[in-house]
Amino acid sequence: MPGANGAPASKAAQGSQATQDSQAEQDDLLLEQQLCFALTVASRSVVGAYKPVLDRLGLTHPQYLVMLCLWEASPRSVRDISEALAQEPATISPLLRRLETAGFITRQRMEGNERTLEVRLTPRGAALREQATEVPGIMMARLGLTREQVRQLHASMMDLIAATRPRTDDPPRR
Amino acid sequence: MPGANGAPASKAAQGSQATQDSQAEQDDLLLEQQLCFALTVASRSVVGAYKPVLDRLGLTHPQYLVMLCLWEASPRSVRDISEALAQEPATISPLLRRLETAGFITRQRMEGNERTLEVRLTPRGAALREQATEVPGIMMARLGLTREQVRQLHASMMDLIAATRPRTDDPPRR
DNA sequence: CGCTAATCATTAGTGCACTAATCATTCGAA
DNA sequence: TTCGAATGATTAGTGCACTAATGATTAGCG
Repeated sequence: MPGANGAPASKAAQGSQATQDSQAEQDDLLLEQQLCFALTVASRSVVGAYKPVLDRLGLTHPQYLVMLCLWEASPRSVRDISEALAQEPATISPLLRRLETAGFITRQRMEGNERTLEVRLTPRGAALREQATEVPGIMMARLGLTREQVRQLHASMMDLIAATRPRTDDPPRR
Repeated sequence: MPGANGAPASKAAQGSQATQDSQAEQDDLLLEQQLCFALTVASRSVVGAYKPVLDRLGLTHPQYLVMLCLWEASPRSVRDISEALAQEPATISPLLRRLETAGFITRQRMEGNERTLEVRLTPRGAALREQATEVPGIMMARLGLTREQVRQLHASMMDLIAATRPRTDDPPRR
């Protein structure tokens, strides 16, 4: 457990009225209470916990997410996948190349529109879904979470994601 | 509104209703309800929201975390920092090299123990803290979160991190 | 003592994730 | 119909994060 050390070293709150708030602001830079820090550590930790499980499928975690994506709909474009995963096409592109090398997908240009790439499950990629059905249950058990707790945390994360979206008074793109 | 839910571990409604659970398991592979997915997106989104703010300080987000670390205690070893940030020394090493190039820290071997590196704030690095004090407030406002919501979410993340730690019946390393 | 084992940091190599630039194709308006 | 703009994917370049291997130094035991 990192950071059981730092002594907060309370500073004298300035003579103003809101002693409580001043104190809180005083500590705003303490590493141990940064939400962004807890969030990144949680993300890395949870993804790390998936690793031994996904290793058995021959997938990394980002690759697993792409496969989830394709198990829901099979011929999909790069842009489609990138939007579903909230990532740049430039991130997805090399990832798909590795999944093709692994034999889980094929990549070919769409006939009638040569700009678009059709990403399609191979039989082997489709079959992998059978093994993958176990994953969520294994992970819930490994993390000691109930389905309800997962639902709650998921909702919190979605709220947080929504909070990071640009304000609605911005240029209405599209 | 964004964090109005982050309720702590609510009780597990252990439903013995097979129909309910079967349906739930049926949907376990839906991308849109994966906690790990929401978590990684939330992490990337929040870190991304910091970018314009940290750009003004000349820091990336991981570099910001290192600086938070050093503002709490100035001569620290690489291992010390890596444990505080829950990251590998191999990740911290090149990061520190960039912070040195930027002029925020110095790196020199400890006298009396040449294995250990002393990472120390430069005056410029120490002075940067003044500008950084604004960051948490700006980010809370930008995300539309109250101090209490931040505290709740932080607690949820810490619980999740704790859940990923190996069982206590494992070999007592160290 | 002296040599082995442990500790600390770095480098090498892989994979993600982003921005910016590039290339090909297709759309659309003059 | 033709040419410029838009679209779709990839490549280049930077930075993070991990594991494994390496090198350097110290600790500690026989």
